[in-house]
Amino acid sequence: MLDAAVLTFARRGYRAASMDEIAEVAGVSKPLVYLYLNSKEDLFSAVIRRESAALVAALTAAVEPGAAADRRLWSGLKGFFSHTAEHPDSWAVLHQQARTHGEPFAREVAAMRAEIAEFVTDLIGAAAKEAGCAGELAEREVAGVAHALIGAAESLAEWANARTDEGASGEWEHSSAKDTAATMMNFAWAGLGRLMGGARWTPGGLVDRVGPPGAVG
Amino acid sequence: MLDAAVLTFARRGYRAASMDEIAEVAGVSKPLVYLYLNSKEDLFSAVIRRESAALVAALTAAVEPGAAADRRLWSGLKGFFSHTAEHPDSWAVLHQQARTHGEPFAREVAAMRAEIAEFVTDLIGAAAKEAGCAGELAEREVAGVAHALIGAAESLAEWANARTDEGASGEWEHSSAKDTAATMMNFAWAGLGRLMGGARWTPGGLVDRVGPPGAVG
Amino acid sequence: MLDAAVLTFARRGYRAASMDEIAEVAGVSKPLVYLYLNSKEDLFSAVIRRESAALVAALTAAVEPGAAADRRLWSGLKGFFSHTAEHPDSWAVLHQQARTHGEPFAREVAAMRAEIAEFVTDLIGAAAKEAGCAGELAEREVAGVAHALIGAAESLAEWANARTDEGASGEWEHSSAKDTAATMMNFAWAGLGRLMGGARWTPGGLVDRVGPPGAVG
Amino acid sequence: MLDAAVLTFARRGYRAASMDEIAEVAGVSKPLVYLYLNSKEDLFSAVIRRESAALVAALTAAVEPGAAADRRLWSGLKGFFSHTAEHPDSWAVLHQQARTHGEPFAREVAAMRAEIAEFVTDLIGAAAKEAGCAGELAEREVAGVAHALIGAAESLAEWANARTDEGASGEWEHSSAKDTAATMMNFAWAGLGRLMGGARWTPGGLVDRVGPPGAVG
DNA sequence: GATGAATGAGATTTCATTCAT
DNA sequence: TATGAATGAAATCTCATTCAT
Repeated sequence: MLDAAVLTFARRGYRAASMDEIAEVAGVSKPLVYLYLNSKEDLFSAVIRRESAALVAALTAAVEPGAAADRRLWSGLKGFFSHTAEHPDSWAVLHQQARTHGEPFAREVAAMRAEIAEFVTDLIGAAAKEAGCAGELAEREVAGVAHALIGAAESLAEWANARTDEGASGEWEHSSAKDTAATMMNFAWAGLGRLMGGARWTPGGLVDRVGPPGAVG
Repeated sequence: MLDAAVLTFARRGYRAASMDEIAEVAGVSKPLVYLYLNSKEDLFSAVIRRESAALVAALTAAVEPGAAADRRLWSGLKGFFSHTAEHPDSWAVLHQQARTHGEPFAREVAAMRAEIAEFVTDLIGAAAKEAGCAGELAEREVAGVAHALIGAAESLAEWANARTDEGASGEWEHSSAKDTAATMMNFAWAGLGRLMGGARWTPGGLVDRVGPPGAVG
Repeated sequence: MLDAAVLTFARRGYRAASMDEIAEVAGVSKPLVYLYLNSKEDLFSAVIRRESAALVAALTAAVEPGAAADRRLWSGLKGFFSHTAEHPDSWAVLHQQARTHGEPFAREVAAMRAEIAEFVTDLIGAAAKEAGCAGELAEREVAGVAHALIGAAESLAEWANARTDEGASGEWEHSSAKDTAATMMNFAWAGLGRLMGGARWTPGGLVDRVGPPGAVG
Repeated sequence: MLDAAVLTFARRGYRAASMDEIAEVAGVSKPLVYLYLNSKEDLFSAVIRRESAALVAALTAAVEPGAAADRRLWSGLKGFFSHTAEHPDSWAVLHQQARTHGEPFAREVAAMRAEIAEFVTDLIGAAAKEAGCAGELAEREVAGVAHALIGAAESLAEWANARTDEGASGEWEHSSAKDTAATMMNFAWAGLGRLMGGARWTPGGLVDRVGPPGAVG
């Protein structure tokens, strides 16, 4: 029943998806939907919660627990892109619908994002420690970078899905998730490394405010 | 009148925003809205086009023409974050509403995004030349990176706006735009430099001059 | 200005014809229409009155004053069919629109019909006298026959116009009006003659209740 | 529910009849009307079809199958006038509204009219054979006469209804239908007889066996 | 437990009509 | 005189939601 809701919300959007259609897609009668899930809002919330949890679970399950920070990020990204590629409707609901139809729903997605942000933040902290991190990273700066990273990943996920829609599906998806994750790593890891090394970009060029010398000009 | 529409669409969402409310906010009668803008769809399109153009104009105006690539990106980002911070409703409409309510609207935003993507792509090309770019960047890789960068910026803009809503406004905004742009530079510039230098991340660590791009194990 | 109204009412119908369109067709501004004719209802009334008068005038002008009754009917019918063929929009307004959009308008057409009915009634009276009419024709019977005759003519006019729309126009119209009038005469005149002769149809066959013998079996 | 629609369409006209009023008259809520009949157009179509069928059925049922042509016409007319007198709203919808509000509806009435016209045409053919018909009736002439006859009957039906509205109702209606049918027979039958006998009216008077029909001077 | 049948509230859109100039 | 600009009122249609069974 929630599956039907995910599908319909993704295809039609929150407002345009009618309870009639959801019930029909689910193969049950409308009053039954109201019996189990009290209202359209509740139904949408339930959908968001379930899909959020599934995405977070996929991400969490994908990371290799004891590995180095870069490998943990790499495997997490692979998990994320695989999941969004394999469940495009779910991703569409979370990424597009849930954030555009009122505060209550947006908050639920924000919570999911916060969870992922925490995962990324921890990762950065671990990486800093591994790197014998010289510079102390301001909490606000780390949060900003985490959000940037997440946003980049989301954007890439959407872009990859759009490309997949046009082309074939199936086996390709898997390799696509890997490629996308690689692009993310190439884009993000060097910047993270620099940051942890204490280097900062300024209008005058990259400078090393703290830590061992050796900054790139 | 378009201002009222921007405000209402941002606060309520496309579907939930009623023409009644828009007219009321605009301080005119509903038939007048229909006289000038033929339908709700047309009104939304007009809003999207105006706000898109404004955002692109702000970005374009902000970038320093003859400067080095990093400064160009830096100034462009400042322009972008300033505009999104000063016009949060406009940004909400473009980023959240316009992309989730039907192909026609999504296409208009996609066009704007493509324009920005081209700006970023050009920038990457220029930076590569400046850096005496060793590696040849595959077109698809550049496109991916551009999308990642844009997504990161969008995400940061949203994040910054959300923080601003809670805190004070005014002067802080300006510095906030600068801070956000700095975060973006720190996050993105080093990664771009690496990439242009031909370095690639692989599961085994960073390597220089690996084979054809996209062939990660 | 009334011409524009006739055209628009005929093409669109009373309700679907908007004052905007009428004003545009007339080549004047809407307030001007309201200045001369106070409201849509008044405008429609004015149209009906003018077209009614024109039709009655055409009919009246067509009859040969001193001729025998059958020639008077014949010439009147020719006038009627010519007018309706030459002014199809006018006829459409009178025959179709005016009778279907509320009592007030229907009354105006009823008045025109009454005028024509009187013309026919007089004619029947004259014919009766000419024929040395034996039977006294009940007033109600004459009225009924007059309405039947008018209805038949109206139906033929519509039918003829519909055929003309499909085929060519111009010269043909005139001969068509003659043909149609001839059909009417062939259909109606014999019946009228019988009636005036006092013959009546009964379930048992035609009987001569009054007057000279010689009824057709 | 269709009854309510018939009543309202007849009283107000197609455009002026609001779905609100129809629902109220039917004693149900508006959405229910839309549930059973999808739109105002569909509702009107359904009404036209039902009332058309009822009228044709009444006419068909009334005619005595094996009787002579004049009796068949007589009984058919009685059936027609009885039905229109007993269901004045139905008749108003068919005769006035359905023909003036757009092609789709007009076509449905035209189909009904065609059915009746065929009945009349057959009748004329039968009468011609019975009368040992001398003259060959041109197809176009027969069609014209059939339309004239139908128009006369329609006009009489309307006239009779208008008179009934003013006067009393009940028993009188029945005798009225008979009277009206008698008027029609008196008006039409003699003319038909003449026509079948080959007689034609010309501006010079009635002549027998003139040349090809339609060639009046 | 499950549903067919029904509705209140509200959406977009149109149009006859009027001022201020 | 003539009109550009504006609106009150009402139309069709949709949908989340609920009883009676």
